[in-house]
Amino acid sequence: MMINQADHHHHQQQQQDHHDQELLINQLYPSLYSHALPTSGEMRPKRRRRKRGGDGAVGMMKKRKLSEEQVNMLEMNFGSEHKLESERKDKLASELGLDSRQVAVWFQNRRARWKSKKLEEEYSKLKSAHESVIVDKCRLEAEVLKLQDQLLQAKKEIQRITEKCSDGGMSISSPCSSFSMDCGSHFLGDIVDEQYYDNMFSSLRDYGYVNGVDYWPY
Amino acid sequence: MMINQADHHHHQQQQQDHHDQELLINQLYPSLYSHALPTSGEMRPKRRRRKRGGDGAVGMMKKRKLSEEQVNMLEMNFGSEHKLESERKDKLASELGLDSRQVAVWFQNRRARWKSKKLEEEYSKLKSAHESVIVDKCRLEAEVLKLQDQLLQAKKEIQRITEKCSDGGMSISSPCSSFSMDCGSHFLGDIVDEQYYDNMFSSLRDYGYVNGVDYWPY
DNA sequence: TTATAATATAATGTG
DNA sequence: CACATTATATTATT
Repeated sequence: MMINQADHHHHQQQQQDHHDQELLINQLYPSLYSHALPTSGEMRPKRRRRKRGGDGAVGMMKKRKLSEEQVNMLEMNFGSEHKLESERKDKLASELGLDSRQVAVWFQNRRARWKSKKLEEEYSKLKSAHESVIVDKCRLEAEVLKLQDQLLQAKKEIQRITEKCSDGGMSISSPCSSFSMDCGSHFLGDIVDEQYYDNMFSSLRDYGYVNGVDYWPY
Repeated sequence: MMINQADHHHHQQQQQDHHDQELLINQLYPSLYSHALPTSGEMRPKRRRRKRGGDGAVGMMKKRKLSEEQVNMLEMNFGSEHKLESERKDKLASELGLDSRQVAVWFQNRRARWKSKKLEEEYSKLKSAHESVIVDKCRLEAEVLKLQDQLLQAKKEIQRITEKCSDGGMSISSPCSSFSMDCGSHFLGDIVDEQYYDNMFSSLRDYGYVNGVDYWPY
């Protein structure tokens, strides 16, 4: 039964061994994992697996697990407040028949769990948002290209018309004051700078952005 | 020492009680948390409280923590392969003086840790990518507005010029075939559909996208 | 010094 | 084994 480092010849039995250890410990220190099942939900009709020996024989399974009612109560309290003032802690502990240390630990673990669950949620939200924005970006890029082309055509048109009716009356009236006539280079000189222009059409890059390095986050 | 539901009068001592329990358990099952402290870092100079009994007396520190060397070895193995074939497991266990179950458990926990660490990393990558794309989107929206305005001005210009030199020569040559003259409504009819046009300028919405619900992920 | 929040990690339990 | 849960230990904070 001893699990020593010289003693590795029982791989199929290790779980068993631990179970036995626990049973023994519980016999010697029956209050170690007390819980005492004050509530009803313990003698479940749904008998959990009783891999041999079972609960009745040695007396008292270890009961690491909290009862459903205990958990419900804890969840209620966690729902209303994630922090646990020691007053509330003691109250809960005696109501549930738990060690107040267990209550504290439960809350600590619950906060940790909450944090990682939240992270997962945020991740999937963010992912949807990201994908959606990427779609928008692609559309906008297409839109920009299209508008640029239309503008180019318009300018050519203007040039053509202007040349065609080449009278001296090139006097353009007021609303066109800020309209530039250089069709060749960037039309977007005033809002957009050079560097931006280089990076603007890059949606395709972003698609594989998250699938980069990983595999050994150490 | 009894921690029962009838017994809540020792909140200040519970930690101590647990400590004692561990010491006793180690006496009874000295190999349970063996480890044999092969490395240096175990005898912390910072002795924790030893209100009686203390650690030295019984022999064997409680220390269920794995030694640094054991962890290093495990990490090495984890690095080369996250899964653990039982052959490797046994080999590792005997090399490290650990129960082979402990090795298995370590790998299971390590995989879980790895998974959540990876999630965190992916999240922050995705977040940066998202923010960056949002910036792009804003720029593109501005760009689209600007181009639309320029195009509008160009069309007005064309109209003006056309009216000004109102000869019969409205013959527009080839390159302008697809150029539509309707300045009022959407310029973007062919690539973009109505619904898209409604949703296109929505960058500001996306900023608060991830900070929505949370607070009770139940 | 004490208590506790946050975190890491070990161990257990279940499917 | 994955995954969730319970527990222990350490560190930082107050």
